[in-house]
Amino acid sequence: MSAAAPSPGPPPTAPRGRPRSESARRAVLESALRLCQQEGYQHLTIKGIADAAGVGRQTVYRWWPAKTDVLLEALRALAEVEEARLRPDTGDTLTDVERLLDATFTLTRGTTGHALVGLMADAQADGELAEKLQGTVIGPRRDALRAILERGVSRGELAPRMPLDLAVDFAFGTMWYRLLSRHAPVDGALARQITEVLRTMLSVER
Amino acid sequence: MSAAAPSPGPPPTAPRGRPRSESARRAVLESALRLCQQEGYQHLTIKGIADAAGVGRQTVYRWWPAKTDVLLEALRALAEVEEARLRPDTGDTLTDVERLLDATFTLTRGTTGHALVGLMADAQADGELAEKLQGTVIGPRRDALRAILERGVSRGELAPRMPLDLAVDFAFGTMWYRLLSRHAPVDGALARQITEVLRTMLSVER
Amino acid sequence: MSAAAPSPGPPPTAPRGRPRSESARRAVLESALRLCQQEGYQHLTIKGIADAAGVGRQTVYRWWPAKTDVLLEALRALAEVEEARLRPDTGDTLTDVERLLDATFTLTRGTTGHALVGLMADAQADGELAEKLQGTVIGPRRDALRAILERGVSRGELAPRMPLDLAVDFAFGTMWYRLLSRHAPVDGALARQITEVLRTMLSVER
Amino acid sequence: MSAAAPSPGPPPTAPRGRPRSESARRAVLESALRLCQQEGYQHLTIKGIADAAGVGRQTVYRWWPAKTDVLLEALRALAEVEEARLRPDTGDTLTDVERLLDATFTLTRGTTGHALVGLMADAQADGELAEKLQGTVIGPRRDALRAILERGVSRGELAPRMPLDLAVDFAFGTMWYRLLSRHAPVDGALARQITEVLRTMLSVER
DNA sequence: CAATAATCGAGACGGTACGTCTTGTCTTCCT
DNA sequence: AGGAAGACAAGACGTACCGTCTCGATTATTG
Repeated sequence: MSAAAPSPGPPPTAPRGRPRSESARRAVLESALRLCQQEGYQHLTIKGIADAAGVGRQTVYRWWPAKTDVLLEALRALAEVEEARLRPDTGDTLTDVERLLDATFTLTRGTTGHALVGLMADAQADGELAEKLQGTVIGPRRDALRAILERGVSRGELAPRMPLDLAVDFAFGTMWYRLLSRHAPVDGALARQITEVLRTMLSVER
Repeated sequence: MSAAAPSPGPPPTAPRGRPRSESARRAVLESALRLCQQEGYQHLTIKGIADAAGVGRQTVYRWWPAKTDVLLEALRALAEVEEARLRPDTGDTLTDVERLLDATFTLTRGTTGHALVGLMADAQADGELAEKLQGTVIGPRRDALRAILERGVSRGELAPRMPLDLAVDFAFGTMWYRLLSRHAPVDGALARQITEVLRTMLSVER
Repeated sequence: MSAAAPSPGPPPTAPRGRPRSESARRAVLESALRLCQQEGYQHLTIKGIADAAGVGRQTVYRWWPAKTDVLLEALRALAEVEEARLRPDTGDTLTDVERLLDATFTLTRGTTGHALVGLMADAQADGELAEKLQGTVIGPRRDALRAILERGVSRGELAPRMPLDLAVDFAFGTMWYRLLSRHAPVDGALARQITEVLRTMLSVER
Repeated sequence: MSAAAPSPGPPPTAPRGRPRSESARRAVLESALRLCQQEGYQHLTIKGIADAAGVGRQTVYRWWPAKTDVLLEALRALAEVEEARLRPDTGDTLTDVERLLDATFTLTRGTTGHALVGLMADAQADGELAEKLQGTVIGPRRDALRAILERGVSRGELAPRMPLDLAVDFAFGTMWYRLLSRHAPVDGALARQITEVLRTMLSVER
């Protein structure tokens, strides 16, 4: 590449008028996530978000079509921070697996649990939302785990003695099942246990 | 007194007033489940249920405190019908496992998918609802699968080479994950695949 | 008259089944009047009457088409008691006038004020009710006062120096105006004052 | 600063947010009065008013606590228009009386009859409403008539041969009585008749 | 430095579901 | 057959939130 890309796409179109308030944007995202975790997804309300953020209601509607989009952006912002953890590579495949699971579990235990579950529920009857969720939150993590396992197989560390897709389903499925049903915690111990079972199932020695 | 029925159970407490309309009850339950599956849990409305059932709104409120209770009773009613399938006993443990999973998967594919997911989402911020869900829909199936596996162990058909609870989590977790994310179907093939993996994991021969 | 009239009209048609409960009837009428005066006509409710009377709601509907009819019958029952006072004849016309007014004022001050006003208000948009009210409560008193005045004229005690109808309107109009507006009491003093003015207006000497 | 308006009255308190819709306000008041006269006070409903005015139900509740307040404001608005007629001064006292009565009678014959009667009935069991009615609709007219009569006395045109309060009661009482009972019209003829009687009663010559 | 223009907080707008209440009818058992 | 109880369909109540709109005030760029 020779020099600073000649700016492909439309000319910058100098923005006129008052610029968007970054502080309002942040306040909305934070209030949304906090209220969702505190009061529950069902009781999350645009009015509530706006009031908690000290922002006019129209300011929310101006930038996000619906409350689902507010939450999605909030989740995406959180996920960006840990983009790195999505692609661990310690050299040992199963250690990578455990790291990914542990990072994911930690996130859902924290500020995003109710939001994730609520969004998933809404997505049942809203294909567009379903796609957005897959594209930003669910799919990437699923792909990341699958990639780690495939790399393990290609490295000869793992033997594909069961469909890798099913192995991924087992791992994240257990997480979701426990998130929903809460019959057992979603913590580091679970990450270790799942990793152990995968070691047994997929070990090359027999 | 010679005969005069020894009156087992509670005193008859003669019911006064017009008896509850069984047809209204059924119409409400059926309309609720149907609307939930058609329009989505979020768009399910007491007014909508009542109108669809050709019933006054008060008749719904008289018998169910909230729309969650309507759905719960509808699910319970469906589940009762298949009570038998919860306790399969073909002699072969893994066949029993597959049967239970298949029956469960069929139910969720049909009329109960959206309802289950929506209820689960609401239960995140409603402990009482969470308990009811566990007691009537989630818990019993979980216990049933665990009981089958334990029986297999005690019969010597299975070796507990992994925590049985985790095996149960794998099976139902995968179901929930796919119900939510819909990256793959929840069908008989899945039941077979899961059973196969469990056979490998828990087989006595090594 | 020879003997007991041979009973013209339909044969007595021996009433079959349980006879109407007189106690229930009385309880309904009394509760209606009491509740109306206590809580106000607007808050009077069929359910409230039935509950206060310890009576089923249907028992009210069986015998009275609407709450207005309950009140009308209650008023009629009260009025019957003082039927006599409607036709005073002391020999002195203006004394008769004062007696009639005083008796009427006493009644409205007591248990019937709210009921009368409420019924009148309802009758504005209900011609049938208006007729019933005229026939049973309003009209007879109006006619009675007019008859007394006419008798006074025919006896030569009064000179019809103003339309007698207007004199009647003055007397009862003042009562209604004060009942509604309550800017002054509707009592014996008022009866006396009105009578005095009529004496001045209609006296024969000049 | 030389002038800078000494800011009389309260500080301007800059109104924030979208200003109240004057057209909605008018539509509500007009619909309320029209429906009340058409369907009757008892059948007047907030929902009905809102629908007829093409207005959201909340818009009614936002500005008026109850349907009585809607009607009161409607009556006040009508009365304001004829504020002038409350204080006629033709030089001849009894002409003034007739003018005031005629103006008042005309108003009640038109759009306000049912509303006035219904409000009066409700006011029987609602002291607050009673005060409002007195303050805005009933009292001022009463005071106006009394003032005219007193002026006549002080001018020597009338002799107070009966309590002036009672004269006022006769005039407006007759109006109310006929409004309620409808045994005779409330029209210009009545105004004339009443004025004639007052002339006889209160004339200075004897 | 004024004009232009988009955003901001605020809050009213027409709608609609909420959960409660009363209406008038009905359906049961009991007297 | 009447009465007490109470469920039924209907529909108004007053509240909350929806998504849209219209204010005055603020904060940028542009001429």
